Formats: sequence, structure tokens, C-alpha cells
Amino acid sequence: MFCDVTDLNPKKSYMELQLQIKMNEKLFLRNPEQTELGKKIILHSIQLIYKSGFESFTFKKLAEDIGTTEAGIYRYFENKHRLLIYITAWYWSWLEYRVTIHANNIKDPVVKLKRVIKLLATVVEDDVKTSYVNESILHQIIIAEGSKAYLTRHVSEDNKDQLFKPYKDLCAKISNIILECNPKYKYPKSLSSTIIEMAHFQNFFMNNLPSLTDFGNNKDESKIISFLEDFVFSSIKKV
Amino acid sequence: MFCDVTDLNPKKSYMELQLQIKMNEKLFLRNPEQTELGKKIILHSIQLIYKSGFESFTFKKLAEDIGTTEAGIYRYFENKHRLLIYITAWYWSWLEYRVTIHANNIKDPVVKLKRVIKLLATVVEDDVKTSYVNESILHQIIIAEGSKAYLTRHVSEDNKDQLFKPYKDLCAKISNIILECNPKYKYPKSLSSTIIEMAHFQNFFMNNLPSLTDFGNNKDESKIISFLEDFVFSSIKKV
DNA sequence: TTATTAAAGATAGTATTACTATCTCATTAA
DNA sequence: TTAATGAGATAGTAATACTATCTTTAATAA
Repeated sequence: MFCDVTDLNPKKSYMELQLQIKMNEKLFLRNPEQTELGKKIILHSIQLIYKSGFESFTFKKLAEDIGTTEAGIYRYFENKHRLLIYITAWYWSWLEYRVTIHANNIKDPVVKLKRVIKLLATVVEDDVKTSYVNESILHQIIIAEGSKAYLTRHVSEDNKDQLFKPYKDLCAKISNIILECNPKYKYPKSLSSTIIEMAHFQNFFMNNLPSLTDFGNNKDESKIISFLEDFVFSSIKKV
Repeated sequence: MFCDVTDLNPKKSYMELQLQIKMNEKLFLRNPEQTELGKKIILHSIQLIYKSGFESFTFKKLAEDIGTTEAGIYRYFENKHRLLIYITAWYWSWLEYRVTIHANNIKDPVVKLKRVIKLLATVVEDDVKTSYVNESILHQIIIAEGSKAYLTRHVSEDNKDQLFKPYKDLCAKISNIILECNPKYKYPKSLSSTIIEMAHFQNFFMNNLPSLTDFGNNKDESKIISFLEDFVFSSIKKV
């Protein structure tokens, strides 16, 4: 299992639940989870990308923000794109973990799929907290920047290094729920990736290019959920 | 109308059909359609982005490729992102033009919508040719780079400048066809943007991250079309 | 206690990128 | 004939995206 709930700080006398997600070693040069600076890199990079976008994000600005040097960041990540892949991979792993704890015990696959759609489309409020990741703004940056992780010339090589495994695992998981709903449905994986992408794109459109949606500019995610449910369950309905 | 078929070269003794698409003036500093260098910029930038991707594309490389200087390119476009927006805007205008000529005369909205889906998902072979744009590789770069045109911090300002109008026009057009099929369908615009995005994303996934689709790595677009038709017509089917 | 190692701070330097500015020259339009 | 336009040529700058090396500090193991 790549999701593991452990107590990272054995010195604490009380038991604090902390989520640790085991990340693919190829994503980094030095594991950011294991050091103070590493955790700061993740925390501050999410904040900086959230504030000014991935394009204007640089390791120099990040270093200044943290109070360290550029060279220090480069010890952890080859370049800013790798850091973006790391962050997105973390996000997808975390989302699969949430799907596991919030939907695994649900018997009815239709109810389960509805719960998953809600998890995908809803900005998180409170969840199991990790110490060094702000999940709420993370969700926002994945919406705006997430696709850039794989929309590159080197997708295929990155894919061979398993960098997108968390995304593919989540897609496979949702795909299986779809098949539970209707074992004869012909496009479970494509429908799954469509749900995942559209949960984010429709949100981005709603907030930035509202005429591409039917939701106005009202920041109301419930309508996105209704739209997703509508087309998902129309598609997989048995005839 | 933003689509206008005219003969650009009045000196030619025979009538050669050439497509000219009127572009928003804010997209460029100097209109690339009106000069030789301008046309070369468009032609070569598409080729270069196709070859090595938008990230590694620079005005310097473009200038070398064309045989001009960096400063020359900057007279036409503020920066490479504006050039990308120009190219995508051109693509969406061209696609709407194709939808107009290939689907406008179709009476049955269902047949019409199927035709549109096919136009969206199929790599073009032969069409009305423009002198300075290779539409076939253009389609490929829009699949891989198109989203980057709007996935930025300055979407909203760019949107105010109407830079995404061709995309939104196409979306509106498809949305209207959806409403012709079923006037009571609640999410015509979101379904329309979903079709447009997925026609490209499923293609990208099929070729680069095939496990996110049900199409294998077989480059067979007909399966994408079947998937799109399946979920579109399930969604808009009257109950 | 000392030796060893890992993390990280400090500093320097380079190639490339993303521009801006200016000057010249050829063609064309008034 | 003059003015305007397109475009080539050259130069220069600030920022970006790194790489290298050296020192200090803190933890740990012998």
C-alpha cells in the first residue's frame, strides 16, 4: 500500500494522526519528507505557486521565501517541473487515500461513485492534516497547474519512471467502481479520466472563463457535481 | 462573420481558394498575416513547437530557423505565450469554420453533432489549405499545448481582451447544436467544453498515458469518437 | 570522546532566456 | 522626392536555470 498512517514524531506523548504518503524515489534527489528544509520546500512552493502561478515561480524566489539558498533547493529537486510533478503526485495519492477512507466501506457502487465525484470536485475543508501541506490551496493549484505536469515532451519517459502512477492508480480505482455499477460499460477508464479532468477543468472554467460552463461565476461547486453525476450516470446506465 | 474566404494574392491569374481568418488585433503587435516574415513566424513556430514542445521553444531558435533575428520576431509578438494564444485562437477559428462548412447544412441535429464530434477528434487530412499554416501538425500541437494558452495567472485579463473568443464561440456553437437535440438538457455549455477538451485529452492520453483510456496505444481515433458519442448522446437523451 | 557523515549555509560563476534599444537599408506609397 | 514601412544587424541587460565548491553545523556511531 502506498498510503500509510503513522506517527512521524514518536517523541510526542499523545497520539497525533499524521498522514504520510510514500513517494516514488525518482521524483526527487533528496527526500523532502525527511528533513526540515525539505518540508519547507513543499510547503512554500505550494504557497508561491498558488500566489503567482507556476510560470513565474522560480527556485530563487522559493529560496528567498524560505530563507535558504537556490543551491539548497537544487539538492532536493532537479528543476521546478520535477517539483510540480512531485506536488501533483502527492495530491493524487492523497486523493486516493481520501477515496479509500471515505468510500471503501460503501456497499452500493452508485452511492460510492457519487461520493467519489464529490471528493473530486469539492474544495477540501477539513481532513486528516499533514504537517507540511496545505491541502486546500493545493487543490486550487492542481486545478490550474496540474495538467502541466504531464503536458510535456518528456511525458513518456516520465511515465516510464512511474511518475504518474498515483494519477493512474486513482483513475483505475474509479474505473473499477464504474464497472461495479455496470460491468458491461465499455469505456470505464476513459470515463474515469474524463471525470477527474472535468472535475478540475469545469471548476477552472467556472472561475475564469464562465461562458464555457452553465454555472455562472458563482463558485458553487454543487452544480459541477450535478453536471458530473448527470453525465456519468447517463453514460453507465444499463439499457 | 470572422471567417472570410478571399483571394489573398490578386496578382494570380487563376482563382486559388485561400482561407483567411480575421484575428483579434490584441493578439499581436504587428499582423503576421500581412507580411512575409509574419507568415514565416506562424509557419515555423508551429513546426518548432511540434518538434520540441512549447517549453523549449524560444524566439531565438525561431529566428534562427526562419533566418531572421530575435528582434524581428518581437515586432510581431510580445512574447512566446502571446504567440501560443494566437496559434490556438487561429486553430479554434479554423475549426469553427470547418464546422460551419461541414455541418451547417445538416438538418438532423443528432447527425450534425456526430459530424462535429468527428471534426473535433479526427486528425485532418485534406481541407481548404491556407498558405502558411500546416493544419495537420497544428492539430497535434493544440492537443499537447493548447490548454497552456489559458492555464495562466492572467487568464482573466486575457479573456477581457477577448483572446479566447474563438474557443468560446466554438463552444457556444456546439452548445446550440446540443440544445437542438434536446432543448431541455441542463448543461449544454459544460457538455460542449467537455467534448472539446476530451476530444484532445483522450487523444493525448491514448498516445502518451494509454492506461488512462480504453483505447490502448493504437492511435485509432475512431474509438475516441465512439466514446465521445456514447457519453454525449447518453447525456442528452430525452427521458 | 572523537571521528564520520549528512544537512545546509555561503559564495561564485556560467549559459541561456527574455527581452529592449538603436541604427541602417531597401521598397513602396504619396 | 519624401516619408513611411518592413526588416536586417548589432549591442546590451536583467533574470533564469542551473553547477561547483567550500565551510559550518548537527547528529550519530565507534
